Amino acid sequence: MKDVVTRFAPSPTGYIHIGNVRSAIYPYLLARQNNGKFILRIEDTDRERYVEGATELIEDTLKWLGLEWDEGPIVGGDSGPYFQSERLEIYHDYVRKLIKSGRAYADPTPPEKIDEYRKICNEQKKPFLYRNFRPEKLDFSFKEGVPIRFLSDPKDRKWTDAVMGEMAAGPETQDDIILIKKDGYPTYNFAHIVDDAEMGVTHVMRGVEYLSSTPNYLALYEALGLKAPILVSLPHILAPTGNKKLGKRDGAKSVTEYRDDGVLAEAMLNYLACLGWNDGTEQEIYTKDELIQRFSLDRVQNSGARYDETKLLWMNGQWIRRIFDKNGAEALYNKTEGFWPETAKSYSDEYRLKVLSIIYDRLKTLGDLREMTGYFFNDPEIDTEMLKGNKFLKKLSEAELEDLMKKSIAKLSSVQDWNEETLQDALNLLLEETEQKPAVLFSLIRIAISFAPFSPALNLTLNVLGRETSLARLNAVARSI
RNA sequence: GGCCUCAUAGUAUAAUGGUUAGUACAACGGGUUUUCAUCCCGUCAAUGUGGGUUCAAUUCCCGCUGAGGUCACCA
Repeated sequence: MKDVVTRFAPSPTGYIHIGNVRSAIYPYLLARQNNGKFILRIEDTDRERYVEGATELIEDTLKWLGLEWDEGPIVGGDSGPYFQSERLEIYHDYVRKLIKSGRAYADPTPPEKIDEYRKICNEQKKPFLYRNFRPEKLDFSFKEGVPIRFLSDPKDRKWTDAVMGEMAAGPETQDDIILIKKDGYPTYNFAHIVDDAEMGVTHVMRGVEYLSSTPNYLALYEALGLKAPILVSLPHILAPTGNKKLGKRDGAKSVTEYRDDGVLAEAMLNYLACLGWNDGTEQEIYTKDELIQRFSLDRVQNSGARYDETKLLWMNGQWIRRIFDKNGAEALYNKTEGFWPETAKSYSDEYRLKVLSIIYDRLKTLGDLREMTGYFFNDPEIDTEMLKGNKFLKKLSEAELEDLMKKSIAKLSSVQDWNEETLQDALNLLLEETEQKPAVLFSLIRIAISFAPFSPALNLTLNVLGRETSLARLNAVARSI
């Protein structure tokens, strides 16, 4: 495919959440796959819903996911401006053309009157079409303060949707929609058509909710003498419960909130891209480059897909391990800043890297570091209940417990060259000498040095903690039981 | 209410006329010298419903049911 131009065109009314970020991902993938252009356009024509700072939030989200845009805010481009509020002249020019050709008219009918018409139709259980109520004498002029309506040309329309397939709609689906609002700003219905044409957009991807308005858009393209772009309807992402699309009202978290919780951009992109799309193979983990290579519109699912955070978290764990194993411990470590417990601050990068290296395969998110690594950075509070109540240790008498502690301390103290192997050897020897089961002996030492519900393999934990700290903790515990 | 869309296990999906309906997440069970995880093995689990077409239907057609969307001077 040549000269693919796609766009993501959000309105700055808040953050980007899981439910709507896919309409940025797919256009991005398609553009990259075809060496095309990906445009970011801000649709800020509703001045009442405008939220300060929302544009930055959107940019932030896109950057984090690695969806760099070729034209748009910050980077600029040849077909700017990229804020609709700065393109008013363009819309007015287009609407003047329509007025000139008798396809748009100024409509002074007050909203209250329109509501009345609508009410009548509703009572008669008939669909409301404004064109059945439009003024007898049409005013073909462009004035400030008066909404401009499209003079519709209702008829049977057919089109192809790249995801939904062959579509058809009758005249009842088309109406005299508002093009320019009273305040001089265009409606979405009009503005996006003008902009997509002006910016050379070849694929318009958006949620399925726009499917019903497509006949109106087709009529507009026709009246404007424009060739309609390829239309792509993206099915909704459903909330975890119920059957509604995922939205902020369902508590849909912002994409960046996941970043702050320690979800990797790689995992987020991977999960979202594969929610409602697959390449027909059984592959689950895709890099961004693989997604760019494999993505295809005809394999986008045409029914809604439920958002499943559990699977996202699973995928994040996969990515954490993949980055560590393939790119190295440092590659993963570089992503962990800000996720360590407060107490980790005074420790060196080397030490934290060692901790990460033995605990990374237990992480679902980087945020887990905070909960899971505390005992590496400061001495845990001694909790004799936890020790004595342990399911393996509660069978032992106090005397046996004390004896085991003593022997453990003695054995570990005798380790000359403190490392993973020597520690494992010592532990194995201790096992033989005490004739204890690993479940008992290891639980004792493990709990005594960590007082945590779980920790990495014992020899690894002891090794990272170091000789001094390990023995000090064991001695402290021995004294208090 | 009109119009439109959708329908495979709990979830995400594979299989577009012929398979014991595959895979992954979840759940459950087991294994890897403690724990929690990783990893490995296994178990459970699906074509909404009724008609057609066909030798054969998850797949094609129609009805039904269910779910969703839309009918704004919001996008």
